[in-house]
Amino acid sequence: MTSRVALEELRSASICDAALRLLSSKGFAGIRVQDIADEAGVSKGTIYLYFKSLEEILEKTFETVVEGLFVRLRRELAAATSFPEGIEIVARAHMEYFGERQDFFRVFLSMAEPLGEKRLRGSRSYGRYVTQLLPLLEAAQSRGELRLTDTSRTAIAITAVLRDLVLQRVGEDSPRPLEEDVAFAREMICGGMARA
Amino acid sequence: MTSRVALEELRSASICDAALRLLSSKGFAGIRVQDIADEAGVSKGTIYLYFKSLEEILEKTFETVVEGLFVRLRRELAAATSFPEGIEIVARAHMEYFGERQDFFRVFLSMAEPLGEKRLRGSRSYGRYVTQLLPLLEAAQSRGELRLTDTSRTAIAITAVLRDLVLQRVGEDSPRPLEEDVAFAREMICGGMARA
Amino acid sequence: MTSRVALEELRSASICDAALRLLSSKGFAGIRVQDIADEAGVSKGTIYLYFKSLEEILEKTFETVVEGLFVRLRRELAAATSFPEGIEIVARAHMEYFGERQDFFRVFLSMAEPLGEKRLRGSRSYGRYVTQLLPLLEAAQSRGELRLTDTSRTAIAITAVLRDLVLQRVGEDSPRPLEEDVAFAREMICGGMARA
Amino acid sequence: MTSRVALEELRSASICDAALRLLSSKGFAGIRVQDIADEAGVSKGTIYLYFKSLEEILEKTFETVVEGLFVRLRRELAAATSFPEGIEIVARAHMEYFGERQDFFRVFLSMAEPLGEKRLRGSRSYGRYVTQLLPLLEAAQSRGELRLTDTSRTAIAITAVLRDLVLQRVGEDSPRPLEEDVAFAREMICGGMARA
DNA sequence: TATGAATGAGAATTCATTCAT
DNA sequence: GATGAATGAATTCTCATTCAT
Repeated sequence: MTSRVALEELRSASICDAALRLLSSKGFAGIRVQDIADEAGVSKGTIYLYFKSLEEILEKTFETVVEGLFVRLRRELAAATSFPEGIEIVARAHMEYFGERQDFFRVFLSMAEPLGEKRLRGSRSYGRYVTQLLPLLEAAQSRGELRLTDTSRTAIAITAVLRDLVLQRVGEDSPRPLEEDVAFAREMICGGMARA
Repeated sequence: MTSRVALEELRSASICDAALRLLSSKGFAGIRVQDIADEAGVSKGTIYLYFKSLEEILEKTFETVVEGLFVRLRRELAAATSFPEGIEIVARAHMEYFGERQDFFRVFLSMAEPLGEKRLRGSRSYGRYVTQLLPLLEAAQSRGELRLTDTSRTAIAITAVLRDLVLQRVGEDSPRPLEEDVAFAREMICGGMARA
Repeated sequence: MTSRVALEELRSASICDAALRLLSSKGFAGIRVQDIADEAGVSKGTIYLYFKSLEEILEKTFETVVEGLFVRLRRELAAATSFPEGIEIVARAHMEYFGERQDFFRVFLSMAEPLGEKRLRGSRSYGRYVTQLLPLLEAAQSRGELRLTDTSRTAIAITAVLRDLVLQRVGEDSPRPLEEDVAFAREMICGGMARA
Repeated sequence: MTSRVALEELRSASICDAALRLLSSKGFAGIRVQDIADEAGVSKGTIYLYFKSLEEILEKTFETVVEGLFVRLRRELAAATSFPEGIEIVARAHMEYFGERQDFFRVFLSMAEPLGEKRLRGSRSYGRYVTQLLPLLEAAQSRGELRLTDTSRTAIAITAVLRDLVLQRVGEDSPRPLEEDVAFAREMICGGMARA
C-alpha cells in the first residue's frame, strides 16, 4: 500500500522534474505535453494518469519549487537576531536557491501576477511568497528597527529588489562573488541609496 | 510619396493600437491575429501587408508603449536637481504611466527577460528600460549624493521597487493616493528601511 | 453579395453531401471530420469555417434529408381524397425516397429517439416526422373513415409499419415490386391482419 | 472443473449485468471499459479474461437481454388459442419487458440493423427477433385467421407497431394503463385502422 | 487468476499564414 | 492595395488494449 502511494509520488515528481527542465529551455508558453512525456521517459497517456491537464502539471511544478524556497526561508529566518541579519539571510537564500534554478527563476518572475492566466490560472504562490517575509518585518518592527511602517509595501519592495538582483546574476556570464551581492542588497534595503 | 509612407505609418500604428487594447483583455497568450484585425477594422490579410508575423506586431506594440515612458522620463528627468527629486519624478512617472495602462503593465512585467519566448522572442526593451535611469544616477554620483557605487545594480534595484509598487497599486481596488506611494518609494530608495 | 452567400450555401451543402455519403459506409459512430473533409475535397480547417462542430454537420445533414421527405409528403398528401389513398401515397413516398437513400435510412431509424445522444443532441426531426401524418388522419377522421380514435398513437403505428417495411426492402438484394409493398402496407394499415 | 466453468459463467454474466446497467445511463456511444469494470467490481484486466473486446461484451449483453424476451414469448405463446389472443400476449410481453428495461430498449431500437457498426458489428438479434413471431402467424394461417399471406412482412409489421408503441410509452411521463395500449395494439394489428 | 499501470493511436479543434481574386 | 477563404500543422486529451507483477 505504502509502495503504491510512494510509486505514485515518485512518478508524479519525476514528471514535474521533467517539466521543470523544459521550463528552462522552452519557457511557459512553449511547453507541450509530448515534450514532458519524452523528457520524463513515459508515454503521453501516463502523464494523464497522474495529472488532469497540462495546466495542473505546470502548477504543481511551480508550487514544488517555490515551496522549496519557503522551507529554507522559514528554517533560516528563525535564527535571525536583527533586521539586517534577516535581510542577509533572505538575500543569500534567494541568490543561492535561484542561482541553482536559473531557468525556473525566469518563469517565476512572470508569475508576479496571474500572468499567462490561460496557462497557470489560480496559482497563488506569489502572494504567499511575499508573506514569507512578514515575520521578519514584524519582529524588526517590534524591536524598533524599522523606519517605515507599511510592512506590506515594505515586503514587496524587499522581494522586488532581491528578485531583480538575482535576475541580474542569473543573466551574467560570470557573476560577482555571491557575498558581494548579498552585501549590496543588505546595504540598499537597510540604508537606502542616498548618503545621509 | 510621403503620403504613401505616412499612410503606411498610420495603418501600422492603428494595428498596434488595436493590439494594445487586446493585450489588456486577453493577455499575451490569448491574442489572435483575427482579433487584432477585427479590432483594427481591417482584414487579416491586410495585417500581413504591414507586419511579417504576429510576433512582429506584438514586439512593435510593446516597443511603442515602452518608448512612451522613456520619452517622458527623459523629458522630466532633465529638470531634476537632486537625487531624491529625481527618484520622485521617476516614481511618479511610473505610477501614472502604468496606472493608465494597467493591463499592458502586467504584460510588461513578464518581459523582464525573454519570457514567453515563443511569442515575443528577442525583445530588448527591458534592458533599455533600466538604462534610462543611468543619467540620473551618474549625475547624483558626481554630486556625491550616493552611498552605493555600483550604478548598474542600483538602477536595477530602483526599477525593481518601482515596478512592484506599481504592480501592487494596479492590483488594488482603491489604491491609496498616488503621492503617498511616491513618497514611500522615495523614502525607501533613498533612505532604506532600517532606522539609522 | 449574393454570390458570397450562395458560395457559402454551396460549400455547406457539399460538406453535408459528403457527410451523407459517409453516413452510409461508416454509420453515425464511425464518422470522422477528416473523412468528411477528404470526401468533400476540402481541408479540415475549411469544414470549421462552415460548421461549428462535427455534431453540427451531422445534424444539418440529417435535417436536410428528412426535410426532403417532408416536402414531398406535404405536396402529395394534399391530393388525397380518401384514407386508403393517403396511406398509399405515404407508403409510396417512403419506399421511393428511402429506397434511393438506403444508407441514410438506417441512420434515420436510430433517431427514433435521442439515441446516440452524444453525437446528435437535440435533433427533433423524428417528432416532426410523425407530425406529418396528422393532417391525413384528421381529414380521415372528419370523414368518418377511422375505427380508432387515438390519432397520435395511430400515426405512430403507421410510421412504424412503413419504416420497417422500407427497412426490409432496403435490406433485400432484389426487393419485390414497389407497388406490391405499397399494397401490402395499405391493406395492413387500413384493414388489419385478421380476417373479418 | 464444473465449478470452474460455472465461475466463469458467473463472472461473465456479472460483467454483462454491469454493462446493461450502464447502457441505460450512458447509451451505447458513451460506454467505456473502465466504467464496466468499476460497475462490475473487477479490474479492467479481468474484463479481458472473459471477453475479447468491448464489442464482445456489448454483443453478449445485448443477446442476453433479447433472449430473455424470447424465452418469455415462447413460453406464453404456446398457450395462445387465437390470433388476436396471440397478439395480445405478444403486445403485453413487449410492454412489460421493455417497460422494465426502458433504457435498454432505446439501445435495442438502434440495433434494428448493424447500426453503430463500429461498436456492435454483426449482431444478428434483430432478425431472430422477428422470427419469434412466425409460429404464431403460421398457426393463425393454418386456422384461416389471416387476411394477408406474406407472413414474413406481417411479422415485421407487427413488431414495428409494438416497438413504436412501447417507445411511446417509455417516453411518456405517466403512460396510460398498460392494458389500454395492449388493446389498441390488438385492434390496430388485427382489424386495421379503417372502418369496414 | 487478477490487477491496474502503461501505452500510443487517434480524434476534435484552433489559428498563423498564404494567395487567388 | 485589400480581402478573407482555404489550408494543414500542431496540440490536448481519451480510452481500448496489453502485460509485468
